[in-house]
Parts: sequence; C-alpha cells; structure tokens
Amino acid sequence: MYTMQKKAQATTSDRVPAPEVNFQTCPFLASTGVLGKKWTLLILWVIALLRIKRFNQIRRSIPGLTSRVLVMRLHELEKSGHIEALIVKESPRVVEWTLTEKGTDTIPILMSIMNFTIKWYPDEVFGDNKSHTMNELFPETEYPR
Amino acid sequence: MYTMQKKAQATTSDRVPAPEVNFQTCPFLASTGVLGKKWTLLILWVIALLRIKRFNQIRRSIPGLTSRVLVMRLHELEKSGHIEALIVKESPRVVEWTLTEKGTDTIPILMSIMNFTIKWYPDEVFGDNKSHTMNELFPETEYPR
DNA sequence: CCGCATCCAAAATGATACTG
DNA sequence: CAGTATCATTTTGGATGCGG
Repeated sequence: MYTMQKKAQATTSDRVPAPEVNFQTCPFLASTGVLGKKWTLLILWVIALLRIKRFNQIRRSIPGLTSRVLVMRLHELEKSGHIEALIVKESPRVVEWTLTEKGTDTIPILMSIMNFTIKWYPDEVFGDNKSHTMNELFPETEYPR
Repeated sequence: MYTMQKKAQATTSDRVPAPEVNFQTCPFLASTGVLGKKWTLLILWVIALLRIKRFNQIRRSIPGLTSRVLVMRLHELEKSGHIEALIVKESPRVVEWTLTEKGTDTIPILMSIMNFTIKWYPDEVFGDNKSHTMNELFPETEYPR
C-alpha cells in the first residue's frame, strides 16, 4: 500500500519522494537506453522467462518483430551488458543468447509489468478470461523485488 | 531469489514459466499501449511521485520533452485511463493532471525500474556517487508490489 | 504567461528480399 | 541459421504561432 496517496486533508505540500534522485537521467525512464526502446522488454521476456536462446526462435515467438529490429536489439542488449552471445558453431552459424547478471536483474521489472497487465488487461493476456494472479502463474518465484 | 536460474545439472527441459500467459499481447511489453512509448514513464513519474500537476511544470521538469509530445502523451494517458484532467479554470486555461487508480497501479513498475537503475546506473541518477537503496530513498513506501 | 496546434525535418521502425 | 540491404511508413524533434 502506498502512503503517498492523497488523504482527505492532505495538501500539496506533502513530502516529495526522493528529490535527490535524478529520475530524468534514468536510462530506462528516459528511453535513452535499450530498455526504453520498442520490442526490448518482449525480447528479454522470451530469453529470461521462456529460456529461448536462438535468433529465429526468438523472432518467431514475437509476432511482428522483424530480423532487422531483433538484431539491433540483441546487439544493443549485448553492448549494454544485459545479454551475452555464445557462438556454438560456425557455418551455418549457431548462436545462443543468455542473460547476464544485469539482465537477470531486469526480471523484477518484467514481473511488475505483468502484474499490472493481468489486472488491467486480462482479456489481452489470457485466453480463458478467468482471473489469475502472479502467485498462480509463477508459483516458485518471489517477485518483483 | 529466482529459482528459474540455471543450476549445475539443470537442463533446457526445465519448466517454462507461465505458458498460459500471452505475453506477446501485453500492451506495455509489446509497446502497443502508451506505457511502452517514449517519455511516458517519465511523465508518470513526475505526476505520481513528484505530484506535479500542471502542463508547463511537467514539461519543465523533463528536459528535452517538447510541448508537442507532452500533449500527445497526456491525452493518450487520459484515454487509456491512467490519468485524469481537472479543468481548474478557463481563460487562461488551467488544467490539473492526476493519477487514476489504474495510474496509481503503475507506481510499482516505476519503482522496480528505479530499483534496477540505482544498482546498475548509480552515476546517472545520483549526484553524490554514494550508494543508496530504495528503502533509504522511499522510507515510507512499500514497493514494488 | 497558459495549454495546445501547425508545419516540416529527422529518427526509428516495418516490409521484403537477399547473403555467407 | 543468423544476420544484411534497401526502401516505405510511422513516430518523434524543433521551431513557431495563436487564441484565451
């Protein structure tokens, strides 16, 4: 429960949370880093939660994502240290993409997003229209922190 | 702690988490909704955590954000039900933007992002280079869930 | 000053085909 | 299989203006 919500007699002079945080320069929030770009979180979800490691498998698991954008995002994520490429074999080339420690630390973000989505967009993410909770879906996972 | 990380003898036939979730259609992850677009989370941060409600104050608090994009995002966020406009006065028009319940539910997402950022990008978000934790920064807030 | 519209340039992304 | 190359389309940036 957030205590910062407006109470009956609350005024606008309530404490401003964490003014010492330069939120404007957060690479994700400001979309200056790869995490703020289109398709990135979906790609991370696939690698992190579905454990899909291969280029074309990732692409096929995300309808609408093209090779062009996928290869851009993978290389950006590699450069930013979220994922690593393991060259399994050359000619025909086989590459496996896996999370680094930094990439693993994005999982709570993905979880908090999905937690929001299953509450506000259940029709979009469930075929059966039943209500679901994160604990039901990810029973062995503590999230998001 | 996530139990889905690879253990020594783990194989790729480990359980795939939550196959019943159509993650591809999550509006945020897929960037089909406003939350996935550039500047949106920064705008929500300002309204939610800094409690800034006015158009030009929001704009000035986010360097680089133009009127054009701000007005687009505010109206998109209004349409999607994350924020509400309160017309305080006409001529000159004064509008106050505040979070709805749905918008309030995005705060855990913002928190998990900042939690990630203060770990991996401390130089970008702190001026003093000291180490910080979320509990230190948001003492009265339980987060992210 | 306020919120917001218009115009045009630049950047990001989509579609399709192709290569080692 | 894992990417490239090319071109069309969409989204965003920047300047400017405008009625209240």
